[in-house]
Amino acid sequence: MKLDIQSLHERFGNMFEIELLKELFEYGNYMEVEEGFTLMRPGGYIRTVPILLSGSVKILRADSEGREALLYYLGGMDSCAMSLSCCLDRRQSEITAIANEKTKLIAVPVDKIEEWITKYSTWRQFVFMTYQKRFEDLLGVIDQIAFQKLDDRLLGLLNRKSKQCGCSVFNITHEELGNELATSREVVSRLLKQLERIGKVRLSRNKIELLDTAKL
Amino acid sequence: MKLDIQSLHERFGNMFEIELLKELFEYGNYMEVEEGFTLMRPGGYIRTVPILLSGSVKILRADSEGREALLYYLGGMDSCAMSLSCCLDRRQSEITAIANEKTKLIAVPVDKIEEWITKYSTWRQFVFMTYQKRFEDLLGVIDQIAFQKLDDRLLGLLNRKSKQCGCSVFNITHEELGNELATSREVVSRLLKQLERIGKVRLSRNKIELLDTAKL
DNA sequence: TTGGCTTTGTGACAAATATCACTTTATAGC
DNA sequence: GCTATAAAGTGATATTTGTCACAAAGCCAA
Repeated sequence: MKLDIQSLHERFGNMFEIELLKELFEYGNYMEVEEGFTLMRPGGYIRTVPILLSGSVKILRADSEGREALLYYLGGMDSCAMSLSCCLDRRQSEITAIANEKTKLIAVPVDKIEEWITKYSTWRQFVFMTYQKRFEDLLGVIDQIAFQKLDDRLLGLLNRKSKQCGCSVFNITHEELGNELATSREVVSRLLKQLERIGKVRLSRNKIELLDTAKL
Repeated sequence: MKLDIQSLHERFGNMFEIELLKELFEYGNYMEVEEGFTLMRPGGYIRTVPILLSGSVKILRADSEGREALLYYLGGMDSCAMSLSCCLDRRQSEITAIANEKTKLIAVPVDKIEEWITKYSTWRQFVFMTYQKRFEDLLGVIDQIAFQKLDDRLLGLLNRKSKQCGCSVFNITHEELGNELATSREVVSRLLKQLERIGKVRLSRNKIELLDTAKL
């Protein structure tokens, strides 16, 4: 499948000027990836910055022992400040990026990123906005892990997921949740059971239903 | 005391062009603050972004119950991405900024920040660099609190302080360290005692000496 | 030197989280 | 319907961190 400039225009028309759209179309690399596809691994060099067209991507931080922690989701027309930051510095990736669902995106090469920053004020805006959004996300993560207990963090994560996908039922294992919260599967299982007992979720294999969404 | 453009030039001459320096001089508000001075409180509106000339400032995140966690230090010619972010969005501050020592800085008003971004490419560079630096700092904080245990975090904090001030002796109370690590005074006292027992620090009232600095 | 204040030390617990070693349950594929 | 495998449940126990209550030590100021 190929991208056409018409749909680019529909998506970004009131955000980017037509010249920028043309350049995006010309130099950006259109990709479609399936759920679970790994877009980025720590240590890999980054030469492009992704801009999402549809779907979502989760960005995780990993430590040296293989534990992980969720940083944020990309969705909508988001882009990733980590890649930006790494790109502009020509540094290696320090994060993992995994497609959360079937996702369409444009990969923009580094040199264009920089070129466009001086050339298009709307692009500059976009880059700033990206940094700000991600900055806030990271602050949110810090709030969570510094000040909240695991059960609240777990509930918070489920709520975020719910917002992210617009539904209240997820197909996800306790193992995976454990990863995103940088804890173990058993702990997640136990906490989920607690949450089920007090009526916040309903559990079944590979599936968690978030009740009580009113309290968002 | 007043700032003169000559010293501005000495400090930022190979970073900013002369026109920008003139504007900095004209519109920036020069300040000298003493150790402990609170530059910013959560909830306060931010209309200026600080650029440090000398000294250092620590940036803390606070939760609703008054607990705090250290985010990063500003020093050198640093600026604060939080203020940037808040400023450009006209949002309220979500952090605390406290002078770590006698500190000289220029407070730049919001509208100039934005104006200069389109006007001076060196300023743009500076703003980007600031975002990137702080972004990395936040990632570092996340690594620490997500993956490390308190004793390592404490040691890490002492090491950072050591780098920050260029010396290995600090005048600081356990209480304050507790704040920066978002834990209690007792816990810090105990961990410090442990560290003393294994020869990593030497303790006395209001003072901590970091030994073993070779292992940085 | 004598209080009075701040800082630090510490015992005794409580709570939260991590880890290990299993068992049980669900489900997909034969 | 079986069976292999992934996923989830759970008891026992260890470790880490938090809390409370109070004692001891250092320091300043009258």
